Amino acid sequence: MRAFFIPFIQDALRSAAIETDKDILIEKPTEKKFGDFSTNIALLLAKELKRSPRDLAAELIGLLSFPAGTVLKCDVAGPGFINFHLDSSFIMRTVRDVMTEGDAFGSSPVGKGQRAIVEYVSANPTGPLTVGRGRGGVLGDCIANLLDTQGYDVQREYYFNDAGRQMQILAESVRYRYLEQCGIAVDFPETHYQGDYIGNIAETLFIEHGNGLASIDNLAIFKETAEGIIFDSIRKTLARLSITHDSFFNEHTLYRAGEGGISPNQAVIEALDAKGFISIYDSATWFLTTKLGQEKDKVLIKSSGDPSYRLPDIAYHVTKFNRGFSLMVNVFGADHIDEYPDVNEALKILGYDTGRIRVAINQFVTTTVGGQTIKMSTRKGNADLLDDLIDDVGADATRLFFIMRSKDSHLNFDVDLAKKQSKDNPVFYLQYAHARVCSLMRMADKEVGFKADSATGQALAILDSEVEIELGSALLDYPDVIQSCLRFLEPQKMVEYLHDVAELYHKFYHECPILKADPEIRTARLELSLCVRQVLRNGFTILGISAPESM
RNA sequence: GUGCCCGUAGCUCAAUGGAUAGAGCAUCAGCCUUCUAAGCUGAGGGUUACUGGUUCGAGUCCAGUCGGGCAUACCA
Repeated sequence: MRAFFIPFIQDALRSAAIETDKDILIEKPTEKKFGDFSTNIALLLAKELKRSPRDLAAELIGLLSFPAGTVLKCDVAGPGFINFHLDSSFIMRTVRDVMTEGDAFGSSPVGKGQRAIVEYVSANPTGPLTVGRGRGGVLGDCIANLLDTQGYDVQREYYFNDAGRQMQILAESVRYRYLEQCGIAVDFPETHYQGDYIGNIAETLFIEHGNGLASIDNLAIFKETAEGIIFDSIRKTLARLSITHDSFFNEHTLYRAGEGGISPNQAVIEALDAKGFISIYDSATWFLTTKLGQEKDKVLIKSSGDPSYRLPDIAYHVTKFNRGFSLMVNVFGADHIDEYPDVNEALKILGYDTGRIRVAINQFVTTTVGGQTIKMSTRKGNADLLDDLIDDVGADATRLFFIMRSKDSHLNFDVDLAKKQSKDNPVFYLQYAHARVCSLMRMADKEVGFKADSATGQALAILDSEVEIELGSALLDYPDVIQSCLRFLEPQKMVEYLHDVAELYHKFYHECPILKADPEIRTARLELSLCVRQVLRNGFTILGISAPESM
């Protein structure tokens, strides 16, 4: 609906011979008396034009010409806002778009023909997924869903490394537990993985091989078995949250020679070297970030000859450019915050357009159980497992809790609260509104023969009560909310919005008789209910939560 | 020490530089012979951590102070 105003305001600005590159901001005023929408454009332009904002607003209003039956009146208010009062039947006529566009309501073709990659989760297969990982997983999945609606060809990718030091430690950990199974006393190092799952993997090996592996020094079978089992568990856990990936990118492929006989890692070194940003000293290969004003250079190849994580990270991003993505979204946790700037600098030096990369960093999750905060560490094995959480509170609540807070805020996941399968759980409030419409439709079919499938939305325009207009207007905000979520990479705004829609629907349901109303009104109210259901469904699809037909 | 995030109602958190800072939970008072009460209506609750600055206007931007989290690896 906001987009409706833009061309008319642009026309008025042209008529007034005003040129500006300022964004025309359309807002919903906080108070009803200020109209349905407002713009602050006169306030923004007043200074550079050296004019009084109120005069400017008045002049623009004089030049605005909206089609008949849309905007009832415009006024100047406060310091120079222009407030628009809409014809309520215009709002309700437009609500019909929800019905005609259906699942596509809120979609736009802006990303058509463009490929986007969203990288998320990207946990190395060293252990089961923790609660903390879940947040980034759900965030990434929602962002990918949002991009889907905008016509992008979206690829969901999981980047992992199964060849690093941590995997070595994992393999050793399994071996120690396996030796214990064989009845051999071992001194299990504190530095190794303590979790129960290690013992379970060892047991699997013991069942299959008996003592047969006890004297093998090669860790390969321990590593491979562990990786297989753990990756399987990670995928299963993600699947429970409806998180799936189109591709799993193994970091190790960047070490292997490709076309031209050199590895992607080596290609990065050579390209940076050609730009004068590589130096070898202290037996290591360094990225000369001090030339960029940083305090220290960064190691790309360790003195052992192995690349540090930075080098493959850079090479990995080069592959994203080479694979033809025009938009790259990286989702990761706050602990990786220092990793991105170096990658970004390297890519810039190599001539890539880093403006195509957007980074969504989510802050940590702390879990409280019984009022006690649990600190997470995969290594110590005391982490909250994502699977356990899903067992406790269900997939829908898990997803919603992860994204109902801004990614920039620390998330305090109160497991006791989320465990309550009661009205305290915010997911129920949203789903209940959906179930309520479904129930109403069943009743409407039975009582008055109303068929949801053949509803046209033509009756909507006769609705004129305050709550109906407010509800209709809220439904029309949905496309704007998607845009807002994408601008900030913040699906949390969708949760808030859907809450508002549900609240208005409950209020409408309470205030307005539907099945008992006169036939014409009844049809209109049923149609409005259908539109509410459609918007809720579309929103739930983005959030990845289910839309129950009854509760 | 330095960089990033945060500090808003009793608690958990919202709020593109806009008009009287909003929700949920908790507390209190109402509403089911009527389409799902997992709902609705109302009340109380605030010096937006603090001090300055920028401007028509600051919770939001800038500087500083205090407090919390995360990073500051030849781990990923």
